[in-house]
Amino acid sequence: MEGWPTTIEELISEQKRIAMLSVSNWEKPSKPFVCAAVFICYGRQRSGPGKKFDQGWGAAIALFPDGQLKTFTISERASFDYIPGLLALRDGPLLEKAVVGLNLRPELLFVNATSRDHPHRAGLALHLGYKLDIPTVGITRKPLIATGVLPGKNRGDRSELRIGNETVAFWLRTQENKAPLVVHPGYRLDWETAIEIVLSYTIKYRTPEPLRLARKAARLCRAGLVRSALCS
DNA sequence: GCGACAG
DNA sequence: ATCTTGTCGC
Repeated sequence: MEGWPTTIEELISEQKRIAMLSVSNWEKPSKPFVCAAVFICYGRQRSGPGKKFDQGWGAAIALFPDGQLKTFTISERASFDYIPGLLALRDGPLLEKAVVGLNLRPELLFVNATSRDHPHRAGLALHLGYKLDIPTVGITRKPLIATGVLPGKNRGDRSELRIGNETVAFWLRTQENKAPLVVHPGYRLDWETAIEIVLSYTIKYRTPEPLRLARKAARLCRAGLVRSALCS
């Protein structure tokens, strides 16, 4: 997509700018709304950190209130190595293309990345939300640089993740007896809303339903069971 | 200096 | 992100 930084210096400069923006908080609609998620996966043969030119498969899915789904998938080679803190260089363009490919504007978007838990307080979940002008919630398996104690064992138990004195994300137990995940309030999201939303989409599984489905679609695309780019 | 480091 | 191996629970 257009407008993504292509050098480390450009990205860091953009991250610092985005981190300082002040925007209004998103208000969760009282009625059911269209929620989306986007996910990217890479080839299965190589181990170690991702490298430039790795083939990537992305999927965006929209979940409608009536349960209907819309999916868009796309495949492309990575234009950058994976470097912690600079994930946007590697995944940003493809993720944006996948969401744009849906050809609709979801109320909310789940992204597999951090937000304020970032060296410049602007991880990819925040960055992508800003670029698309869609409220985002970031979900990761572990924090990037923030630290905090683990939450209790019951569904809904949470604990703060901080960088210094600043709370930037939360551990959240979405399912009893399963590992907690990290909830990152993203673009226009306050922390109460982010946690409420995540709990509402994790009734059955640990991972929020839209993100689960996007991950499944991306892997199906990789397996060649779906042609790219394709909308269904 | 050394290890850690979203995906 | 992906890999490996083993273990636990439905």
